[in-house]
Amino acid sequence: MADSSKKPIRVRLAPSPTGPLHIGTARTALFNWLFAKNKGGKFILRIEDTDVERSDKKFEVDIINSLKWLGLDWDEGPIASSDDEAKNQNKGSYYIGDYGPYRQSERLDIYEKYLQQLLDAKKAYYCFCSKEELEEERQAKLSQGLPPRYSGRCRNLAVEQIKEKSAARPSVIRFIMPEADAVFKDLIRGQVKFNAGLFGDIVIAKDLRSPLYNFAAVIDDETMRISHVIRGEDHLSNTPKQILLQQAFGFSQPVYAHLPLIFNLDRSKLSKRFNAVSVEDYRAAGYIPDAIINFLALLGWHPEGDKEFLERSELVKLFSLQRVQKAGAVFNQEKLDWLNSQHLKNLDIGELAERIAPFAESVGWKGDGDFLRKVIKIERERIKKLSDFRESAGFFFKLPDYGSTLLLWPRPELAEGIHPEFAEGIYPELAEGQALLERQIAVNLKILREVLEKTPEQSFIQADLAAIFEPVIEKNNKGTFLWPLRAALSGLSASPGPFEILEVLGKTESLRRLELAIQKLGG
RNA sequence: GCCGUUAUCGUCUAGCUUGGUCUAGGACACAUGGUUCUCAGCCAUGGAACCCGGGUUCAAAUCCCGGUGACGGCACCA
Repeated sequence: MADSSKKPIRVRLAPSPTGPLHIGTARTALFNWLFAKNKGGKFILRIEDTDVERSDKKFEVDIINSLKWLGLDWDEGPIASSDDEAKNQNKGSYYIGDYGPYRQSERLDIYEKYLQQLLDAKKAYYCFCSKEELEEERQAKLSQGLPPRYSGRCRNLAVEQIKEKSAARPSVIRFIMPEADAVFKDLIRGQVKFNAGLFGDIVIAKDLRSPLYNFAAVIDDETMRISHVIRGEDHLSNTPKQILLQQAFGFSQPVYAHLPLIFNLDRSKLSKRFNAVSVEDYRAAGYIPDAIINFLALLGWHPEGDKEFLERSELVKLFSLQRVQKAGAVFNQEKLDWLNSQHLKNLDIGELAERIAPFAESVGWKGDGDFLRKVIKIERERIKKLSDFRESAGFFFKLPDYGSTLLLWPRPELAEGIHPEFAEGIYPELAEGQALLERQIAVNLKILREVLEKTPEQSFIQADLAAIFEPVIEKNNKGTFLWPLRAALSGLSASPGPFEILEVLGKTESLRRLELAIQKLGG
């Protein structure tokens, strides 16, 4: 076993483009990326598209875009991770890095060479068993309580038999699995040992130009000089197969680190049933990259100390595989929400505005960046996700329809425990009380309107406004002024404070909304 | 079924290597109170866990043995 500790650090993410970038794959990407950045190594993106049936270019595009969006940039890969890098791309080479190509579908010549080598060395052979035969054998083994492995029946076919059979039906290539223990050191789990005899002769390729996962991964990790294989725990039992393959070629062994898996609330494998699973879904739901990165890092890893709100640079500095947890982790969306709200507060207003713009457009905002920034300044404290902006800040762009009872304080339904709409018919005296209240509130709103009319536009600043209104607002009855004012301005029962809204809306729009409220109360 | 991994508050986790400093710490969520016209935020306070059974030891979340549960793999997917 070669000492891989002295090799330059090179890690890889090897997604297969059979779906959009999964949040679990993003977590694996992050841990590889953090490890590389922390150690000054290289992070490589390799597209594992050997399964032509299931692979689709559009998923490769989605994976690449999602990784870019998360800011997990790679040093080598099928295309550059940033425009800057793209400029440095060597002429004549369509990929970035010295060990390409980085799509398995473009490396078929390489696999063929190694496959032939294995065949020539009699370490692999053609197998002609049909799927039906294999399935039958599998079931038989299973019912006897034996591991469902292949019998090795085609292992010793003579050359003539091979020729005869290959004319008749399709074949696959199997690797002769040595009856040996495969032992490896896992950085997270310590020493792990498997008895490879239990696996049987695995299929490593459908034919010379159709390699399968375990084979292609071994060839690529070697030829791309991968020093550390950091991947999900679901690959733990693939590792011995890959190690035995490496040994058959005389390759050196990379260092392994198998990450704990991510689960749903019921501890089943993370699925769409309970959570959004693609990074794109989280982007659309209004999460920002820094929050997702922070959250994912904490899923299975923890720094020394109690600090959990961590920026990217801190993560890079603090990260170590030694502190990765062994057990699987449940995906806790509430914590993600909290971290997202924290990172939202941390963003500078310009970047926040850029990110919120698409969400604001859907509720009627158009074009005016100054106005959007003002709205964001007072809304950023109260939103957890960018998408929350639609609900909580929509009223700035378009006043919602509301009934006149919204303007009343004390709140009728709170005071009597009865919804005002019911009160009218059932309890006439309550309805009478409410009419009285409406008149009072209308008077208060008119007083406020008067003050507002006299206030110059340039005094529409939160602190000034509070001072301007102070004399007219009854000390012991603030609610009968502030609630109707705020409700009139927002059309909502819950919103930021009235002075904050006044500042953003400005004189003209504020007066318009106040006027409307007074009308609603019959004034 | 077989092989492997794993087990601390509801959830994410610290502590376990080198037993005592752990009446088990932090965070999210939850509850209560404060700030307040409302909501959010912020602040304070609170409830809440060492999978089970043995053993070693003066002393075990930490070491040993045996169970059990959960998860992953056992593809001509990756």
